[in-house]
Amino acid sequence: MDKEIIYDIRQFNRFYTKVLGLFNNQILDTDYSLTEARILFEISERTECIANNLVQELNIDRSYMSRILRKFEREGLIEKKNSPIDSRKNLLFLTGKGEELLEKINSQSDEQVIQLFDGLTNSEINEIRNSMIVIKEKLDKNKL
Amino acid sequence: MDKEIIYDIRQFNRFYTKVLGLFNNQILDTDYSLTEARILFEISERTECIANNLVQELNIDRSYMSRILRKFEREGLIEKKNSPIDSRKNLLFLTGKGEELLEKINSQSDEQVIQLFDGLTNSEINEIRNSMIVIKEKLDKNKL
DNA sequence: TCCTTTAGTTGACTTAGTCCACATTAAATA
DNA sequence: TATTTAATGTGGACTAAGTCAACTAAAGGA
Repeated sequence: MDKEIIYDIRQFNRFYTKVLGLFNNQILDTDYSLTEARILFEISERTECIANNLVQELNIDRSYMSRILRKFEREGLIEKKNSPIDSRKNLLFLTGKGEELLEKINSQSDEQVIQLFDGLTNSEINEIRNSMIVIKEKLDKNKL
Repeated sequence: MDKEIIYDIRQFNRFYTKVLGLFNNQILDTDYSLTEARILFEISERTECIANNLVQELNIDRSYMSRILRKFEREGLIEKKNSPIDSRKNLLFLTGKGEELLEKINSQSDEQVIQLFDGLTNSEINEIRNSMIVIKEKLDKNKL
C-alpha cells in the first residue's frame, strides 16, 4: 500500500476523530453520556437484544455494561425480561420513558448534524453523503 | 435537510466510531494512550508548538494537558523552552527519544491501516481514499 | 457424565478527564 | 501610564469512565 494513501487515510482518521469529538462533547442536554445514548439506541433498533450483543457491537467491558444496564433499569429506562429459551440471557426493552429519552437524544443528534452541514449546498451535502456510503460499504464488506 | 440524508450521516458516524475504536483499543504496544500519541504527533508536526494549541486542537482540558506534558518531560520525550517573546508560553519540542517513540507509533499505525484495507483491490482503496478527501475538504472548508 | 463455553454479576482497582482557584505575563483601554 | 481584561499554564481535589479478576449459573457438547 502506497505511503501517500496511508497518509491520507490517517489524516482523515485524525480529522474525523475531531468531528466525532465535537458531537460527543457538545453536551446533549441530558444527563447521559454518548455511550449510554448509544446503548439506548441499539436496544431500540434490535429485536431480542441482549447485553452481550451490545458488549460486542460497542466494544465495552461486560462488567461495565452490566452496571450501565442496572442503572438504566433503576431509572426506569429499560426492562429486563429473562429469556424463556435460555435463562442465562436477559432480553432488553426500552420502557416508555426510555423511548421518550431516546427520541429527545435523536432529535438533538439530528440537530447537530444539521449544524455541521449548515452552509453547504445541496449538491455538496450529497457528495459527502455518497462518499460516506462508499466508505461504509467497502469497509463493511471487507471487515466489520 | 432531508431525514434520509441525516439518517445516512448518523449511520456513518456510528460506523466510523467503531472503526476508530478498533484502532484505538488495539493496543499499540507502547505504554502510551491514543491521546498521548496524538500529542506527540502534533508537537512533531507543528513549528512553535505550545500547550494551548494542543488544548484547542485536541479538545483537552488545560490542566490535563499540563500534567501529560509534565509527564512527557519527566520521561524525557519532550523539552519545554520558555518563549523569548512571550514568557507565559513554553515552546514544545520532541527529544530524540520522543521522536523515536513517535516513529514506532507511526509505523504501528500505518500497519493498522494496512490491515483494515487488506483484501480490497487497489481501485476500491482509491475510491475510499477519494471519498475521504471529499468529506474532509468539504467539511473543513465549512466549519473545522 | 464431565468439561467447556456463554451470559451476566460483583468488588476492587486504575486511568482519564473535569472543575476550580491561582500565579504570571501580555494586551487592551481608559 | 495606570488599570482592567485576557491568555497561558499549574496544582489540588474530585468524578466519571473503564478494566481486571473472581465468581455463579445455565447451556452445549464429547
